[in-house]
Amino acid sequence: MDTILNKMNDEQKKAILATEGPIIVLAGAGSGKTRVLVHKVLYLIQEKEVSPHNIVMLTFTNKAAGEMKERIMNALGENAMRYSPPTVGTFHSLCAKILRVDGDAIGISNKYLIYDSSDQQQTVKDAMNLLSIPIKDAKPRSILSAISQNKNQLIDPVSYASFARGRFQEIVSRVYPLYQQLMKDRDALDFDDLLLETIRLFRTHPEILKKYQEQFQYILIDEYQDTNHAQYELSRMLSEKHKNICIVGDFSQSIYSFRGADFRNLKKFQEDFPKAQVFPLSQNYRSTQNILNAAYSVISHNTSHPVLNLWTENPEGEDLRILQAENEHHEVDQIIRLIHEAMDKNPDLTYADIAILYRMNAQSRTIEEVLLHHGIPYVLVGGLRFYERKEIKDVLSYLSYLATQKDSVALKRIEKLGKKRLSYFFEYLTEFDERGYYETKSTIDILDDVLRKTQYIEMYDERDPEDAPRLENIRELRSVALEFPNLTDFLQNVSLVEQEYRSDKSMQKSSRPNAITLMTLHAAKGLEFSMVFMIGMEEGLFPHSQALFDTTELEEERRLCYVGITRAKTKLTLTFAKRRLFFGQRLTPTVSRFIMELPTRVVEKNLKNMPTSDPDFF
DNA sequence: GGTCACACAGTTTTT
DNA sequence: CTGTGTGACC
Repeated sequence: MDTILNKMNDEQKKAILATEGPIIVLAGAGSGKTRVLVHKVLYLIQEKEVSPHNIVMLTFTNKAAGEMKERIMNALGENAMRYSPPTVGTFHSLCAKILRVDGDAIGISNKYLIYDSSDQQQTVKDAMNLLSIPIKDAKPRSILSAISQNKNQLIDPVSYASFARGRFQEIVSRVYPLYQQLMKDRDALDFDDLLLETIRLFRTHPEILKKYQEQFQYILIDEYQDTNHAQYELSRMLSEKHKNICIVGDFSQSIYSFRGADFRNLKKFQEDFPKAQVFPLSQNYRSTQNILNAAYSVISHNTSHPVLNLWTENPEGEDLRILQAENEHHEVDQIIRLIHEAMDKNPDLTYADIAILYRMNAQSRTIEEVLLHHGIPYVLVGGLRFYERKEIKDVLSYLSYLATQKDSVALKRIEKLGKKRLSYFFEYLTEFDERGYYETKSTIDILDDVLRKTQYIEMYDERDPEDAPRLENIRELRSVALEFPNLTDFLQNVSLVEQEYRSDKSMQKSSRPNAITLMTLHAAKGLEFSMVFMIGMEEGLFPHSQALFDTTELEEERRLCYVGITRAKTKLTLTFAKRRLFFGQRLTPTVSRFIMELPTRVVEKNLKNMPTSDPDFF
């Protein structure tokens, strides 16, 4: 342990050695946050002799959880066998497990299904139908997002109705209770419910809360700035007894408020625990000083939250580059030119060291076109997720309906797959019930039965280039099914941990293919690349048009910009176009304010090189 | 029950 | 420009 601690800087050591009571770690970008968290757990286990059973670490994504767990187990090395692993997961996965075990106390069947957003939307539509509210009066998506916001704020349908004002809110107040009723009828919980129902369970059954409080003597929470109110409440409840709670976060990297995250939870924590110890991690190991200066210069324009001033022992590095393009194609052309220039100068630089970041997925199309045209390899991160694919949803619908026979969203889907298939499916359903397959057959056998009986596979042709990947996905689903012999186990896990299957696979293969990474700024959080391009730095695109007149949203965009800048290790280029095709329209945007917020020297130096044909541009 | 044409809207996204 | 969703028609 000593040797591990020796590799840490003073800030990190202090943060690791403090184990008792409430602790706040303000971890700047690239400050070794994951290392600190991992070693804190190791320190608790090895030095403080805390049983891993009594430790819980909560992360923002399953991917992060998997990474943490792996690093902890690896570090324990041969001793790992002596310990049962600590609980590491997301708030949602922890709550899902708690409800599976103890949910029946508040009337939640232990076979409950987890609805994803398309299932949720269908349920909202069903509710609107039953209430005879036409879809043109209110978009189901908007209603769903209002419901979700309420749930995040722990506002139930009854209290919402008491203050709902105006046409839209009035509609929501009618749909919300029915939506909840339909969910209950269908034995389904949405992602928000997982948190909400756990809170309800804890509030109504103190003895169950006590059980978990006693188990989780040490609580560590990552990405605290991205917690919503329900998660804040859960962490408060769980830590109430032992008060050994360590939260890690960075105000400047809060970029998920649009789905309920509230960085003020970080402040609230300080108010709840005025005696909390605070450990800032301000030494950065990733970027050049120039990049950090740029990041600081931009984020300093935010006034609603504190900002860490990062420093590094890394060299000052080269200046940032700002590139003006004629249009969106020219933008990518110039990027390619810069990439090849840099690669000529530095033979060690490969495509895998390079990322192109953008604000919206719609922007990826042009980049792909140009890269394809030049024959440059790339990987696109994001897009349709495994679980959202048609063939996967179809097959899972069959299984969901078999499991509870209450999932009418699934049934609707099954009906759409054809009458013949439907009757074959019902034949199997009868057999399934009569012979008690739920108890006797494993997931994979049931899955194969269904595929065979319904002739689902016959919908696709292996030789058709569009169908082949679908068949491949179904095979992939089969391999997941092998891991979870219990059907309910499988269904609950497949929706919760789906992310891991995709990204792990694509990331593991050769740890990273020799290709440029294309992704949104959001998706880039937590990653790093030697050479980073932030494209489309234009008012209305980034910051996004909907954020231009709202200070709160503008500050969030600025944090997103901060996240983007701090992904770069040595080379950072920001680009914008004078003209851009946007939803079929030619726009003449103005340069993003974030460019103007870079250090004066960077702006002046770059602007000097710009053509002056267009003096009004800035 | 399936296909085609037209209207329409259009961030970010994990759980 | 594109993907989605609806309504008409076979």
